[in-house]
Amino acid sequence: MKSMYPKNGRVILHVDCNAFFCSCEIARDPSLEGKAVVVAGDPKERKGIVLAANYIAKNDFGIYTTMPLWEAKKKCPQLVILKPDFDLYREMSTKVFQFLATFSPILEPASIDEGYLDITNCYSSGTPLQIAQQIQKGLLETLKIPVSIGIAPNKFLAKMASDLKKPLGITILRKRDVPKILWPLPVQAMHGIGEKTAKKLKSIGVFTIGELAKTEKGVLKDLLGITGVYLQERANGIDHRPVDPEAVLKFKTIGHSTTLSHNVTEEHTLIEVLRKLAYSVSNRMKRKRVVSSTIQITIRYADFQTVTRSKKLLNPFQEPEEIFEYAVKLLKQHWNGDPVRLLGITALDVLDKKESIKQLDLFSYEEDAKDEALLNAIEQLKRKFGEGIIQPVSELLNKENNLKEKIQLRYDAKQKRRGGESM
DNA sequence: TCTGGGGTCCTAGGACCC
DNA sequence: TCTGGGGTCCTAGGACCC
Repeated sequence: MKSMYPKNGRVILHVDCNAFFCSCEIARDPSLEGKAVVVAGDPKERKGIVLAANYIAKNDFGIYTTMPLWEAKKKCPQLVILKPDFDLYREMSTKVFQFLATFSPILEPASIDEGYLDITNCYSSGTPLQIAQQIQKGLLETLKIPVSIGIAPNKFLAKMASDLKKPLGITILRKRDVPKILWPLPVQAMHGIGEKTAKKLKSIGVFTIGELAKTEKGVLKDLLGITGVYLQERANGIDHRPVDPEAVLKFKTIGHSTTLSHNVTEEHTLIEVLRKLAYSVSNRMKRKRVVSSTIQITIRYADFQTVTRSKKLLNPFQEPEEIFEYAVKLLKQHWNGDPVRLLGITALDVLDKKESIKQLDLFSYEEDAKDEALLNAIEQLKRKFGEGIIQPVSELLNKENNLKEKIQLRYDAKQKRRGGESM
């Protein structure tokens, strides 16, 4: 095996789609090629910011993501402005990851437009550089999606590497290159360091990645908590996180939020917005076959002050009516009456529907339990754990394996009676 | 002419239990 | 008989990323 890395070292690729939303649009409509293109929200609905800009818009006109649209238009009057089409982007994203998966099964999507690929054991397909070239060429030719790729011994360095050359770059970043390549950069250039952290670091005289690398761990821990320790390790090129193909299955929240076209003070208007949001959240939960037991609402006031309020519920939910009901409850409890700019609903702690069976409450079974065995089992549990046994039964079931089976059967029967409307 | 919408991870205080 | 810590859950918020 010809590897440029030490024995037992890993080879990680970070594949980053360049100006992804715009690339998708241009792939669909090639007549846009060569023009300055942005994808942006509707200014009439107060969503007029640039979500993505292609490299012509970026390099020739100085347009960047989050720039207000009016400003982008001022910089480039002939700018092509497109409304976002998230279905298209999701579809293209799936195709990109399917293509990447043909190179290695150890693939971890990190967002809609980037992912990590562990190719340590893929030497039969060529050197890491050759594999990266095949990926870049393949995605450009088959999907018309340009990507930049970082090649490194870990995720952090691969991520930093893919950022160094855009668009259509391939960059190798060895650990020994870190002092020369990364250390001169300002700390904000590091993935994981934003404005606030940079300011804190500045306050102790740390301006560059190199200075961060040499700062004592204890000092960083006091300043930034455990995050400080990780950041210092990364500044030294150390990152032990595995590329985790399962991570994508472990998603934890599903939410929808919307900025209202004008600030709202009428409760009934807010409630109607919540209804729509509840249906969107429910739809996505059903599509992903998950339930959740914690609901959260987000209220952003006119002054941009944003509050979240959440409530953990006894039983997992998925239906729009349930989500709507609790969202309204939370709104009525916590809204202070001031004008509202944005509303959101998020399902926290989502879990696979199969898993959730364990957490149904016993009463729902008792109510329609026809067989004596189940009733007896429930009686036993009540004697053992107390009368008011309205609580998730997951722990109890671990102790009562025979009951688990009965409850499973009961649950299945119930699902059937409902006419299989569940997914 | 103000600042989208989707997420993840970490922190921290109080409740509650042992 | 005095004020104990450890562990976990719930809730809210902050920082960051694409």
